[in-house]
Amino acid sequence: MGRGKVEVKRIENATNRQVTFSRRRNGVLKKAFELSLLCDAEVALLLFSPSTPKPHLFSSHGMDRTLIRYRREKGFYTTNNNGIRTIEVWKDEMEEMKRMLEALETKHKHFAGDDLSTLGLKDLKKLERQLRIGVDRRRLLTEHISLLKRNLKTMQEENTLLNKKLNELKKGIDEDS
Amino acid sequence: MGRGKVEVKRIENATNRQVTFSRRRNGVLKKAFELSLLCDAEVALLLFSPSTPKPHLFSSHGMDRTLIRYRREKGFYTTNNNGIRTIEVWKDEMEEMKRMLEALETKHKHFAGDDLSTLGLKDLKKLERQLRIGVDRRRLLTEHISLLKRNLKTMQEENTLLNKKLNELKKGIDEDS
DNA sequence: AACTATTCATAAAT
DNA sequence: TATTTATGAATAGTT
Repeated sequence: MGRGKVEVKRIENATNRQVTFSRRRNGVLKKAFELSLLCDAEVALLLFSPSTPKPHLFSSHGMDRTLIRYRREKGFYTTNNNGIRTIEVWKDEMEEMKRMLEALETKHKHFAGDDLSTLGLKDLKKLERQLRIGVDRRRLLTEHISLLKRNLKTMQEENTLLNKKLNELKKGIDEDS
Repeated sequence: MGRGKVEVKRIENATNRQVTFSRRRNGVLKKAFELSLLCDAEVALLLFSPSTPKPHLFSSHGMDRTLIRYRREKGFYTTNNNGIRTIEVWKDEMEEMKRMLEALETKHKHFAGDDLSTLGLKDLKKLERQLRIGVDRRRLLTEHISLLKRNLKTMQEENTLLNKKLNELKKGIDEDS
């Protein structure tokens, strides 16, 4: 749309970025509204510009109502009783990834012009190496997160305990007076 | 867009409505994604089809994070009567993190189990894609770690505050007796 | 699920 | 910032 095809990546020029945000924001809000009306769907859309704190919103059935519904439904679809994600959630996530990939792939094609079938053994080995590095880095990050998670959990427990004590003490004081 | 102008009102035919929902849903999700990427915006989109309870979602910075930001901006800062964030909000954030972790762990397992030498071209293409996803994931994880660190700091401060209050109250009680 | 005629959204120009 | 216009995108109806 517009003069020439547009590459889907961050617009570096701040002015253009702001202008595009303003235009596309209206576009997405309109699309969200039309979808809700045409298809009788419950829709909530929240947009935060990077430059202003105030969000631009659309909601077909009331923002709070829809967010509450999300919270409620989420529990049923994200995890089963073992705390494991269901395929459905994966599918959604893959959809999102796919959109991201499409942007990446377009960029890649434009940039390199080659595809995997033209790659030789050397390239494949390089790819394999990158792959292993990727896996390795992820493992490190995962471990880091686990550590942080444990810390948070401990602190949460402590916090809960402190809150409890606080409330008991307050109660005691109220009863005294 | 399409054959003839379309009136923006509820589609009465249930089949058409479903088809249109499916098509436009993808359209809006894509637009939301592009806006977030092009303009560096924080975007959350929730779509409930009238026929299924499961929402279709897009979020650029994590759904819960954005919803929490929305609540904060809106002034419904989730606090208890001491002006301190409640455990509930923390739990939400933990939930999201947990899900991310599970995703990573599952993916990691898949990677580890595969043997590169037995893979064909298609598999390699798939791997290349996953590699790219991995790169993106790492960025998200890094951001998450920053968030977690901030969370930890906040919680430490809360803890200090709670301890202080607790001590003051205790002191008061001791002086009474 | 694919195709195609149209309308729509919008990037660049003004 | 608003308007115009050329062009790519989205999609309604069709197969």
